[in-house]
Amino acid sequence: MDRRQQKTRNAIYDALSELLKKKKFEDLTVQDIIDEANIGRSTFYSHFETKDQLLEEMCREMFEHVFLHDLAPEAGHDFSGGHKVIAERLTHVLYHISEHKENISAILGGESEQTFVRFFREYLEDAFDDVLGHGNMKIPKDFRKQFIIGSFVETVKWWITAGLKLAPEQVVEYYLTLIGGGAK
Amino acid sequence: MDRRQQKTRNAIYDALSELLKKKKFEDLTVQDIIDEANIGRSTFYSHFETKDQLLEEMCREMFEHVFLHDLAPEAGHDFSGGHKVIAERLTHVLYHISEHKENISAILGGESEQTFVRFFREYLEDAFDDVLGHGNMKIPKDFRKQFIIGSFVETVKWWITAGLKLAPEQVVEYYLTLIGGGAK
DNA sequence: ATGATATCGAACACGATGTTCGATATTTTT
DNA sequence: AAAAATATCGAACATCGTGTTCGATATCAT
Repeated sequence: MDRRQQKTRNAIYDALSELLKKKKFEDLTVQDIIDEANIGRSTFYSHFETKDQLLEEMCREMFEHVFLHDLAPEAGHDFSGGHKVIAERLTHVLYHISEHKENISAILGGESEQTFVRFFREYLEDAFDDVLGHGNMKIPKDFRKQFIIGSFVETVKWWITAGLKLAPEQVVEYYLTLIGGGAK
Repeated sequence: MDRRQQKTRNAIYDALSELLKKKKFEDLTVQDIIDEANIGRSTFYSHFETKDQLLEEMCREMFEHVFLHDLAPEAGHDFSGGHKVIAERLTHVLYHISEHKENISAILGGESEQTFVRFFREYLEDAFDDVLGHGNMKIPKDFRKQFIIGSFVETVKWWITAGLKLAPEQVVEYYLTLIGGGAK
């Protein structure tokens, strides 16, 4: 990739990151980003079709980083073993997420939260796949899935919004405790 | 209230309801609503400041209807008693919600979902207040609260998106089962 | 060195928003 | 029934953000 493109891309990402400290994403204009990034107008549009696409790509990059090494479930685990693996995996995810806390905190609370959550759920689906087999079979699988994933997203939102004061291990324990009764 | 205002207001609500069958809320323009409602442009703006305010007021009206008669918890209940009351109350809520399924289905899935959910949570806070005292005290109350409410919202979203095929009693049972382990 | 490609940025067309205001219609009050 | 109050109408307008275009300029790859 051309160095110029790489520079521009970084400038845009940095600008967005910086601006998110002051304003909600939905209140930013493309012009704001252009000015902060110090690039030409048409340059921005040669990289991203819209402001929202920029946000999506930023989210995708974040989650690709967060989930990169934590997806593959270890084979041959029974019920309790699987349970432990899941705890470790979720803890990993939280640790990675905390590395992006600046951006994520800024995104949560506003309307762009929806974009963030959409990606988060998408990536979580894989991570939870192997836990679902063990559930309460009287309850529809797609409901259990939505419940488990949705609850985890809620948990993370709470954790981040409250300022990431708890240790990831603690948060995961809370989560597994509350979810433990019916979903395991 | 002046009859003319009442008429206009209804025309706007009906127009929105009608248009939501064809388009997502965020894709509607004020002009669309004006045309469908067959009113003058300035008339719309004399009733609502923005399109979003219209959606908010519509949500408020819906939830005021949904929650109107189901809020007051019956006094003097112990643990299990309180649990039963909550089930009945939630079932009630679901029945009321299904009366608005047309509009709600249209709102869910798009960006306007966030507005809907925000109101829903707000109204649910009161409904869940008396259940929270019984929870696992090792887990922060605000987390348990967000978890319980968030899970119920997820449940309702799942129920509606899947086409309201299950009976409200059934849905509540599923919900209480999944949540039962840690939150009761 | 040279051809390819990225950036610049002013200018433009477009669409939606929200306001204004005088004319008209309807309702409420007396 | 007349008068006063108030709501609606709708064309016109100012504003703002978007996304595109294009020729000039700068940077990169080979």
